[in-house]
Amino acid sequence: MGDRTGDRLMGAARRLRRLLFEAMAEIGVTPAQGRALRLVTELEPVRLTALADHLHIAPRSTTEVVDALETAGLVVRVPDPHDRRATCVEVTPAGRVRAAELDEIRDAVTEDFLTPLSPSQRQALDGLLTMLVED
Amino acid sequence: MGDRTGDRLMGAARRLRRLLFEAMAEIGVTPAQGRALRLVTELEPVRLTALADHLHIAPRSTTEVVDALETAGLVVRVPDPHDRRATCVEVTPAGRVRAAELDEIRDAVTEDFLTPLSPSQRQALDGLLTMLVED
DNA sequence: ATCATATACTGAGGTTACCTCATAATGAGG
DNA sequence: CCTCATTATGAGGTAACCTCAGTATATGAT
Repeated sequence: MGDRTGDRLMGAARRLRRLLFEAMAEIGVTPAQGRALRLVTELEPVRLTALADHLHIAPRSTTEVVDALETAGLVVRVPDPHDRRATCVEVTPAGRVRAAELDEIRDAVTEDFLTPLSPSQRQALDGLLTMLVED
Repeated sequence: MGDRTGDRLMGAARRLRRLLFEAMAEIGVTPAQGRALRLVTELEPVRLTALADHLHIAPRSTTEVVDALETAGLVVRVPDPHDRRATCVEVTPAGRVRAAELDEIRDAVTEDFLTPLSPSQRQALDGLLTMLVED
């Protein structure tokens, strides 16, 4: 029976992912881009490799996400003053607006997704998940 | 702070997914194929559309997963005797062996993934996730 | 100063796991 | 019998990853 916990976890994540995807699609941002944008707003100026670390993805993949965000005018690449190999990523004003919108969307969708749980249950879930993620 | 629960959920699922992917790759099965194979062993003989419903994916996508499993010799398609439009999927002996191996792998990986949690915490997590998935 | 080695990013190309839309074959109801 | 729904699939596309190879730059050892 406990062997299904993994399935439930992935199933729940999948459903949330879909809800987020649909909600975010309306403002033209994918979930991966949304995560990256939020991290950039928190960490800017941030190097691509640092962003990759925080996103837990390969540096090469980060390049692509940043490409998309830059094309959308939400972030810009600027040369790192301390290391000419590196590029730093910064948020544009438009990016900041989008990030705020995304925060609202994420909150609303998450709230909706978590409605089956009472506040104390949500807190319990959050605690348990934090133990599993441990960042 | 509660707005991060969603991220943690997706992050945890992502990590588990990766662990499963790596462990399953050693016997040449992907997670999606593994889920499908297990369902087929539970439900056989099962129609593609029924499988799609249980997997929560589009029928067309199920065709692809079954293609892969059939190519690998783990399942076979047989015509539905009651409806000549439909095809039923059944497990082969080799598929049954694989399914058992996958169960072991999934158990081991999930066990490893859940080590940060005590038995009662795991049970709590499972209960909370079940409320969110609600099948 | 030089040279090997490591690091930062990106181009090229691949994979998984989905999706929609169109189509051929078949079933079911009026 | 004729229409409408349903089954599976071909064709083609997307998001989000990956590795490997290459170029530019930094860094540490000699």
